[in-house]
Amino acid sequence: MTRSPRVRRPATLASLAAELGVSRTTVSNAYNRPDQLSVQLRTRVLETARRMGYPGPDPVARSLRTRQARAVGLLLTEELSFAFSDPAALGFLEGLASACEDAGQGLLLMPASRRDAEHSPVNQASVDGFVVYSVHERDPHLRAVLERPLPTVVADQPMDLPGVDRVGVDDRGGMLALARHLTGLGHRRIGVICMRLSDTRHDGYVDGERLRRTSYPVQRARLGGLREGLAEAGVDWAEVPVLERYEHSAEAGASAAAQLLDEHPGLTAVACTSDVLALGVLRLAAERGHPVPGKLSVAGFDGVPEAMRAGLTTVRQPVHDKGRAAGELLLGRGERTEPKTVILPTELVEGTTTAQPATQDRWFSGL
Amino acid sequence: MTRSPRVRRPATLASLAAELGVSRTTVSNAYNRPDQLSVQLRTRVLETARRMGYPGPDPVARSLRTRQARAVGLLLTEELSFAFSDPAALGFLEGLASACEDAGQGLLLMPASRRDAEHSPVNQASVDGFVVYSVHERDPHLRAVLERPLPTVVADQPMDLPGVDRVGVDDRGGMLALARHLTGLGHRRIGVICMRLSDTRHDGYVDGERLRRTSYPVQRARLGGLREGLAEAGVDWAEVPVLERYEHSAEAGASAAAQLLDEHPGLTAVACTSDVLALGVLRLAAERGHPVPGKLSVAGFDGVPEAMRAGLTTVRQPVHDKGRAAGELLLGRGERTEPKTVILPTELVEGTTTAQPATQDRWFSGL
DNA sequence: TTGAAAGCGCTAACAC
DNA sequence: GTGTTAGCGCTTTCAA
Repeated sequence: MTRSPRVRRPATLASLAAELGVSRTTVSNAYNRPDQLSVQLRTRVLETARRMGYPGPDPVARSLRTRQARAVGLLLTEELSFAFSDPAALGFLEGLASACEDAGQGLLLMPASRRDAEHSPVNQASVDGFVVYSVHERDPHLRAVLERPLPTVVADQPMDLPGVDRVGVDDRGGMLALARHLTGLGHRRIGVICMRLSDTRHDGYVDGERLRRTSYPVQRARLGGLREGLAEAGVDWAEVPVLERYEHSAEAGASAAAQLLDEHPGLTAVACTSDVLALGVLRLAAERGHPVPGKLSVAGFDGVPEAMRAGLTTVRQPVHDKGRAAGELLLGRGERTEPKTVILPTELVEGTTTAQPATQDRWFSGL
Repeated sequence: MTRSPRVRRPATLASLAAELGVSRTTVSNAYNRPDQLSVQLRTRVLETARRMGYPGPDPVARSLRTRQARAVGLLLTEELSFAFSDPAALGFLEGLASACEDAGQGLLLMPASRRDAEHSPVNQASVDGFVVYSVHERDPHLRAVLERPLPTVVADQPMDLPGVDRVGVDDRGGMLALARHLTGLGHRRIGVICMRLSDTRHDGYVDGERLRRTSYPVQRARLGGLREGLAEAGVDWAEVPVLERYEHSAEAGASAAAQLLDEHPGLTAVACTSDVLALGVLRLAAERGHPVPGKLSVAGFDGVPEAMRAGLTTVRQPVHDKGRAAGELLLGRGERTEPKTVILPTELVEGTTTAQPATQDRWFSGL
């Protein structure tokens, strides 16, 4: 396998045309409209191209002319590495990638660092549209996306962006089902661990005000569903400790669980707004020799592979389909002008980490 | 948050300049060289831009002019979804993404479907360089990459591409250490499961000829290391059953293990050229009630998270660093003209899945 | 079937 | 500190 040295673009369409003694149109047609020339002329063009080391029309120049980049830009929260460490984000990415693949489009991962939002990479991205995955509503890169005159699809959040398509899941309904599951088992003293509610760090309890004001509506929806389900069983939300963690990791979940159990020793169940957090709770319970579900029931949200393997009771959301739907929404949007919203269903998965509370607790709560 | 309707590019740098009564250069400078204008003029430009809905210089046009796309193209084997199901590929991707992020470059995932290699997406990609991750040496998309006059870094394979940088790991050394570990424990009857050795499906035993001819040199290196280590202990490679699987999955590993154990009941250990395959072996052993490592020792290669969690004895390769190195090699290559090769070390990790063979076997092998 | 002309939107020299 | 000139490499009418 031989190759030319790495010099700057050795030949252009124009130089090829000159060499061949034909017009640039003809060379262009040889690549883009084979039916517009005789077979033999086309062959001659292509062969000369090979001989001169002409790699075909320059994609950037073509994009400028055709106004198509054949790629989709993806904006993710914070560090790119986040996408690869969060299994739910990963599932989304995989689904989106497969939709792009089917449409012959590339997928451009944009570096959305926190600093330097002034020249956002969004403004450098040669793409035909954007997918925005679950960012803060005031994210500066989101701003930049919305200012570019390109179609955009938001996954999860923010919600209610005027004129923008969105794909999400039934967060509220899923958590409602989970709440009913827990109260149905007899739990009344339930602790909650949730993900960040603001883009500034806050690791601590959440009051009604903070929940109302959060700029992460997915968390609000999940907690809202929980609240509604608990209320149905007569559990007063004001009595439910809700602990927030800024970091989204099993470690954060474990630390929150430690705090929750120390400060509320009577809890019989802990519900988390993500599986990653719930896995941390399981880990802490194991460390403390706290039997699950014997002494403590634990539940999560997402249905990520590791949680399923661990038998976690959780609310499964179709992350892969969500990614596909985002891609299809973006790429399949004929001349549609109305924004579209797609909400995918969620499903309660009863695992082995929830059960009736220990007897004394059930007595205590009046069963 | 208001936004303009999704019409085609409403304003251009030229129209803005006309509106302002200044030259295009001035507007361009307002964005790219703030120090070249007075603060007040710049402010006026930017404000007018906002008013007219001008989103800043078009990235494609800028790329054409500056000859920079600020993005790196990534070519992966087959379906994109492969990258997301293979944990080693995922680790690589994460490392590469972080290197791109640090350099302010986007990462373009290219859809490398098998069909339609004629108009490879590689020819449509607006990028400054390519990273090629572990593909077949005759991959048509690789061909297309090499024809474009852009810097390229290959990860793992193919090896020996003239003029192309490469980053890899010490595959041979890692497997050599693993072989010594196994023979040191007393194993003499060892079965091997490896990944595909050709791009056409072959699920079956591997003879010397097939191994020599493989177009996947990473597999050759790993198996070569194994062979060398076994030879040191007097184990004749011709007596070692090597079973190949086309698919790379735990299921494939399990099916290979079943075949191996059925057809070679005397085996005391199975070494795999990847952790994913080895995890399948563990699963099969569990299904059959075959104690590991009591009755069968199992080892892998890669050191992926799930394998580490399972306590698998394996050869850890620094996948994340490999990805970072690929990115840095591509992005940090000043005026370098000599191709560079980076080989990262591997490390034997003794887990809980290897031990001395059962007594009778040790007697048998002469210890 | 082929060619001439026009421009996609921008930036880099260089002059003023 | 600002403007003029000259393309970057390509595709696309439209006419021959």
